[in-house]
Amino acid sequence: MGQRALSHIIEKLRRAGMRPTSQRLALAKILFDNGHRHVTAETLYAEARDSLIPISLATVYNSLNQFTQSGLLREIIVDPQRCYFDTNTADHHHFFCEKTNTLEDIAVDDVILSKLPDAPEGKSITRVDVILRVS
Amino acid sequence: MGQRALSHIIEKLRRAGMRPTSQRLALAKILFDNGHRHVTAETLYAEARDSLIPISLATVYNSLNQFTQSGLLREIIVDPQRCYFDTNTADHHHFFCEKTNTLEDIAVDDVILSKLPDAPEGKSITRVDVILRVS
DNA sequence: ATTAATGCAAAATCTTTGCACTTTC
DNA sequence: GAAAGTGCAAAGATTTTGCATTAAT
Repeated sequence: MGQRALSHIIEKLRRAGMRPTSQRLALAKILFDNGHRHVTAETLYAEARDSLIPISLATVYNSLNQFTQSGLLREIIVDPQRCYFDTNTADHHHFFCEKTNTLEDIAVDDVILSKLPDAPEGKSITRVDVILRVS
Repeated sequence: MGQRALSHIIEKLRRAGMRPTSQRLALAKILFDNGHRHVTAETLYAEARDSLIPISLATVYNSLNQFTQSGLLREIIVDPQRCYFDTNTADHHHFFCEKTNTLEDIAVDDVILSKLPDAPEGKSITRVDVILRVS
């Protein structure tokens, strides 16, 4: 964790087909340089502004969508009010606290789905989400 | 299924602490009188208007929220774009097709969760959602 | 030089709210 | 006639888009 070489992040963006602009670098540093994170557009925007990074909310949205499209982030749908993004793109599940609007990862091994139905005729399962709502 | 006595629906609303107004009656008839349904505010509004029921979108939203609060409906969060409501309030799970934006119920017995983590300290699990995304 | 990215403001969605009017009890 | 519900339009919130400017290759 912590201060990795900037070149690492630049490579990560390049591999994903994105130019390493200063805004994207700054967001990537916040997102990927300190362990796994759950963010919304607004929390990431606030965090960037707090770090005196000059960026617009539109660019935060654009970047979150681009990161998600290229597999660097995963969108978590738990709240009808806003989108959450998870830097942990491996297969895993979530607690969602409805009081604090907070996500918490659940390791894939901590949930065993010993029976699942077949996908409807002609379709296939693209993702299995287990959400444990807590309060 | 089918044409139940109107008094049945009136009773249902009264038990839930709602006055049986003509708009609520009409929505309740659409929702509860023909087997289980998945609706959004817009689909329910369109269906009501198609049946020549005079109603506003605001009242559809109000009614969906009231029905949900009193346990007649269950909110399903699978799509960041809109809220879905399920007339099946029993414990069960869902397929969600990302192509057609369609929900399909999964009987509770068709999913076996043989291991679940404990809720975080001081919290308790209020609901377990399993969503199988398909396409 | 080309091409892509940024930022702003405006627009698009979905949902809620304020308030006058109407209906239910 | 009190209390609750309705409808409309306006407001909120989140997210996307159009377009001129700026930065990256």
